[in-house]
Amino acid sequence: MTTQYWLVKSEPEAYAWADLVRDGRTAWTGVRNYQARIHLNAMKRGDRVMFYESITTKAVVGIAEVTKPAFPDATADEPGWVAVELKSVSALAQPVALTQIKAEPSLANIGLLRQSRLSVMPLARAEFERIVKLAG
DNA sequence: GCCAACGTTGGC
DNA sequence: GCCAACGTTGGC
Repeated sequence: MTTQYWLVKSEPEAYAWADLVRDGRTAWTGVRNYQARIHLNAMKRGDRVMFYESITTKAVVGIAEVTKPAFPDATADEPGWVAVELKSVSALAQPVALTQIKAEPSLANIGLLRQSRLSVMPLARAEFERIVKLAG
């Protein structure tokens, strides 16, 4: 199975990239949106995940990896919600700001711009690589 | 702090 | 099943 690419968003006050670096691995819990859940369920071990910090940072700051596919989210009040386990892989050399992403024609279709409220979304391989390149 | 986008809820 | 009201997210 080929590696797939994803982007997850987090408010840094809730859980920042630095927290993932500190923790090494974390259960990505708290997703309560059906479309995001579909994406969580589609994640496989080894998939690459870009970590976007919203609100204050507004930039992609690091790359994580799926270390455990979807399992029940223990923080949910109702059954059916899932989490995955992520581990930090590497920080980007430079954060890639939302403004840079908006300014990049080849990224015009990424979910981050098209569906600004979605917190878990797929990325095309080319989009993933483009953002890595923008990071320098 | 404001507001647009969008998801959810509840009355009908 | 429709739609108005409301809540949340997140950029600005």
